[in-house]
Amino acid sequence: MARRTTKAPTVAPSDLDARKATILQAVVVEHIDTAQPVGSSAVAASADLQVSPATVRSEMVTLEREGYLAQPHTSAGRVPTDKGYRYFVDHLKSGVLGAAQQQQVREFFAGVRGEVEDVLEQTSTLLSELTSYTSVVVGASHAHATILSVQLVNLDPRHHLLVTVFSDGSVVKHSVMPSFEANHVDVTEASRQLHALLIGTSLETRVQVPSRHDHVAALVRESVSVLHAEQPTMDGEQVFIGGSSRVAQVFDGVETVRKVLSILEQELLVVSLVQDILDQGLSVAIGSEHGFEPLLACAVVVAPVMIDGEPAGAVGLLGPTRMKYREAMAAAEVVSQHLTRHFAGEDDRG
Amino acid sequence: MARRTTKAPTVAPSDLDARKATILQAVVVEHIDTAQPVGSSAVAASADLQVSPATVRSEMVTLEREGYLAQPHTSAGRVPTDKGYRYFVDHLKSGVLGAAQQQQVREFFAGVRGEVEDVLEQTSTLLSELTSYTSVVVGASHAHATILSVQLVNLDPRHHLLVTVFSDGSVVKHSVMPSFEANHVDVTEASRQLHALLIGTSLETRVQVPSRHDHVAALVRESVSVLHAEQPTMDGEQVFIGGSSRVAQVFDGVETVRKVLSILEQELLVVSLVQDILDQGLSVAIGSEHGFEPLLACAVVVAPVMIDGEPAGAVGLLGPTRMKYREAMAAAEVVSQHLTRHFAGEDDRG
DNA sequence: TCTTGGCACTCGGTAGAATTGACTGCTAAC
DNA sequence: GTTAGCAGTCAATTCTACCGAGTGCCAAGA
Repeated sequence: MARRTTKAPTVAPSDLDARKATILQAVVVEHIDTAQPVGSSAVAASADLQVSPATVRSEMVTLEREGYLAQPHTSAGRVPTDKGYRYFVDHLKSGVLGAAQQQQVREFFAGVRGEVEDVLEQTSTLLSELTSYTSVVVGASHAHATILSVQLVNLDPRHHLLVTVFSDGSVVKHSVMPSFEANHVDVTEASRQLHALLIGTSLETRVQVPSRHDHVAALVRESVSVLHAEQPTMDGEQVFIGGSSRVAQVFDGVETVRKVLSILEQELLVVSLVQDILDQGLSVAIGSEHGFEPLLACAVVVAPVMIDGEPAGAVGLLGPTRMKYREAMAAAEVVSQHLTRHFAGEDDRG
Repeated sequence: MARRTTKAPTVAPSDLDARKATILQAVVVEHIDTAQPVGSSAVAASADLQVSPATVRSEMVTLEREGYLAQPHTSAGRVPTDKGYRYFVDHLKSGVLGAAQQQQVREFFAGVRGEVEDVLEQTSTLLSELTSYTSVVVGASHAHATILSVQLVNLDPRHHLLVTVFSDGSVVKHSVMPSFEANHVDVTEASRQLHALLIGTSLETRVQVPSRHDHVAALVRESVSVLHAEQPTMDGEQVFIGGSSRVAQVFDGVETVRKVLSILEQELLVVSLVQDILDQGLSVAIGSEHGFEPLLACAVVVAPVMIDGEPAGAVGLLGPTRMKYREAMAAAEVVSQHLTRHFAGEDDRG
């Protein structure tokens, strides 16, 4: 089957002949395992190719020239570059999760219940326990969901709460603080009009607001504007980060740890990071690939979560570039599928 | 005024004579500044007491015997113990915030708006920027708040959403998933009954639920039970943690960083930590004082936030035991006052 | 009785030298 | 194209000596 490769004299650009590929793979595997630069003899011993270290060396020179490997210093072994990891990941046959972990995931999803937010939050913990990396779970924005209920509640004469329930089960509140005092009757009437106006629409639908100058109309206008204002900030997204303490174990160098934590604090950044990767159609972004300078030392594994065939969030794992890709990808994959099924099941049955 | 102390031959237990106090203070100040053990000559030079290093040494021996100081090893200087820091903090005249920081706080509270949650979240960021420590902001539970509105929304025949609005402006949702299919009419009627039943009550109020066997009554029962179930888990509390990346700067030792982050991940733990400290009537807990083994290396500064004279949350700062107590306490103090005023203002005026 | 200078001692930290050993690149032979 | 052999490189380790900050103790002085 694979014998073919030896017959092809010229290989496609950015593709390696069988032996180079084997060597590269051996370096990556070894380095992921030991975190040390790996030398020619280690490769010659580990890989099943029957060649001497000297041969491996000369191949490694080529691999280094082509950018797959790098040398920390002259008398050290080789370390994979981002490009090397990329090749490794692209040619990775998808692995499966260990039996114990499979079991853990099954039990989790069998037992989990509660609000969507709680499920997502617990899922992020699960993912990070599964892999010992930091996990990211991004919930869908409700931009497309339709409004099931909207209600204006009087807190005090100048402070009202607009409570909106969406078809995806999310509930959001917005303060409405008009410049005039509104009495109970006005608020109730505004609430009724908002109901008539907004039920069944989504945040993307433009609605016709009353232009009258009375208090009720003003309340309605302000409510609608405050509700629709939310969209551009992408604020509807929810992010849950699990196992951020893993950052301290998995990266070395205080400064790296600080940078990564600092990024994780900015949840909007994390969302856009995950979104970017998905938009590029990738499932892994390594080092420089995601363009976040502070995350140069990181690799990010993502898997989308679907609801009704629509992308509706994602799960991700963040680790060092020398992370255990196969395990991480398998975990993300499995959890995202379970999550997809979980939400599908919740919609279909009771 | 303070001359008195020299006249008292025997001092109260755990109280130090003036010179020992000065020396202890000098050691604490110096060590907070340099992170190094401080020696007798440094103390003799810095403090304004006109004695030789030898005298300081003999005093330090006493201070060590009494547990205020410790020696990392024989030929090193002294380092304050938790007890030493405690004495220092107890005898600290409260400082004031720097002008620039005062200004920053004022500007923040002048400009901040939005939902309570957003304000608290941003406050936690502010606090951590102010001090370069990790901050904790705990929002009040709405256990005492009364219910302003309650509504059951039909998501699908077996899944309904109970949306409750409290007088403190918080909104919570709970899934109600009965074992039978409920039609729209039933849900609407149940919603109406819940409204009649719960408006004006707080979560502490026991209410009389209908015992009939029809769908509506079942919905009402389940809704009430799911709503009241929330209380014991103390789930109403909200925690916002700001600047967790500071942990990596401020502590040394990966393991310490990991432990601290790991605690911060467990938000319930953080709430109870802050609560414990407040309950003890403290504003600072140092090292072993809070009884959280993983936080042995930490000191926590807290300040309560009041609404209507009732404790309604707290702000806190978490740093190393050698943290800058005066600055941290001043920051927590000022921010908690502003926060108190902010919420008072929001309730009183528009 | 308290304070102080003097002194011997301890011990962590540092700087330098020597050594090790894990690599490499090169070359010449197969 | 492959390989053994060999000289060379360089980080990491170990060892040594040493420095110096800091101590405890003591005996003399106020």
